[in-house]
Amino acid sequence: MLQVNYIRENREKVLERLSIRNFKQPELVDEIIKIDEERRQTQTSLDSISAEANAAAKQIGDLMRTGKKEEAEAIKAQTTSHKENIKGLSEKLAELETSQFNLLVQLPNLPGELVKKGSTAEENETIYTYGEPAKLPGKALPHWELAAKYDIIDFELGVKITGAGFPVYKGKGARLQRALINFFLDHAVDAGYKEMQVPHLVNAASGFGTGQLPDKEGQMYHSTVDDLYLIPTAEVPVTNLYRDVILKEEDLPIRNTAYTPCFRREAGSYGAHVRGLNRLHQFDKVELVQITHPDQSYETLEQMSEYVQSLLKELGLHYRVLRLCGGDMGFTSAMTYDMEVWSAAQERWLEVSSVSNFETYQTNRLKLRFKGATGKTQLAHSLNGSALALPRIVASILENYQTENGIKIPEALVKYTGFDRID
RNA sequence: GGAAAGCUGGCAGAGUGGUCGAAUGCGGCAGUCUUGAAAACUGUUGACUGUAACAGGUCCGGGGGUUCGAAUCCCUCGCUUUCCGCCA
Repeated sequence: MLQVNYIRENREKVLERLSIRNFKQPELVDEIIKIDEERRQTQTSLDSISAEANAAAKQIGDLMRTGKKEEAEAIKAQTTSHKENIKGLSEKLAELETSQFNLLVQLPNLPGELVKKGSTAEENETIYTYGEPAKLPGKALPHWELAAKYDIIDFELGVKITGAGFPVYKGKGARLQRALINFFLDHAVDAGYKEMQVPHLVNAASGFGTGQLPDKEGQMYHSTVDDLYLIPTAEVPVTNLYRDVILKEEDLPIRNTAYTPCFRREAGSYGAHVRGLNRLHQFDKVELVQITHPDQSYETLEQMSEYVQSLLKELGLHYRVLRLCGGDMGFTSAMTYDMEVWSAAQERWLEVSSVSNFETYQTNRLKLRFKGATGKTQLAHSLNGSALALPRIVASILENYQTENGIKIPEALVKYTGFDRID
């Protein structure tokens, strides 16, 4: 959520930045400023009447204590109008605050300086490409056929016990999952992240803190009996660890990592691009979350991007890095890098990681602040990235490492899987 | 699932209608002392809003009510803890 004061004092800049995203409702900005004007006037009136009422109440108290009952009663008679005024103004203020809030949550984050204007994925900038497409045998298979051939991932069985998008991993397939999780966690810890294990269900306040609520309510599974949401990513619980927290400046940066399953309803998805492991309702992911000083966040974003790339290199995958254009970025992000791995068998790029700087968009909602040397509290910056999401990495490994006689396991993974070939 | 107690500042904890944004202790910060540290002592130390700066306003789990006045009384919701039951 953007800060009202910032919007009020930087109207032109806000509009200019929103246009980078091709944001469709720039008029919201002026509506917010207008309501804010009225809100502040109402607040001022309410404050001064409250001050009068407080003074009168105090006076009555003093008079009562000194036994001057008649005088107290006289003042009491005069103060009845305060009550109504205060009630009226409070209600008006509450209404204004609600409407302002409802408008504010509709504004996405402002893109950072490096972000290019654009509206679709085609306008993303490819800023780096690594490796070469894998050379595959003549009849290369997509991963869903490989999964069936070697009986390592069973989509039908998942349909039987739950539904589409909930695969069952079997034998070496299951072992590969576990190996990847350990591989990713070990590397994250080696890179200085602290491993956390967090709840997989969160309350509404947490959903709001990281921006899933109210915008993406329909994307989360919701246990209505208990009013808890299944996490769509570890970002939600891990970032919310710091909700309503004022850190010390020397505590920054905070670098956490967590493995969790992720649950996404993916309402409205369909077609060839969601086949097999490409899009699931439940999948595993190791996530990185950092809380940094505002001066450090873009440098940190680069470091996180480098780190994710180091994993892909170690797995020997041909990938590219995109800097998303304004229109393709997530609602809450100020700048995002996507890492995509080339799938030779599907002949398309698969997004395997997304690393974003949210600047103060999340921390403003979370009230995640730090106290600097000056003693002044200010909002920290939050960042996160997948390192990595399993399904498409599994798909990439299966497809790009397939041979005539089985699937080769990337060298770096063998000590985790305990086998070097799936056949 | 049943019963009870509780929710106050970074933490512990006092406070049952006005002098309470809130005692006291711990912690934090600054200083005195010390070669340095510890101890001791002194001072200081909540957040939000607002102002050029003062002032002012709001916040004692959330919401509502009673009252001139609510941390304190009433209603309601939420949460936590303890005991019993069940159970990995």
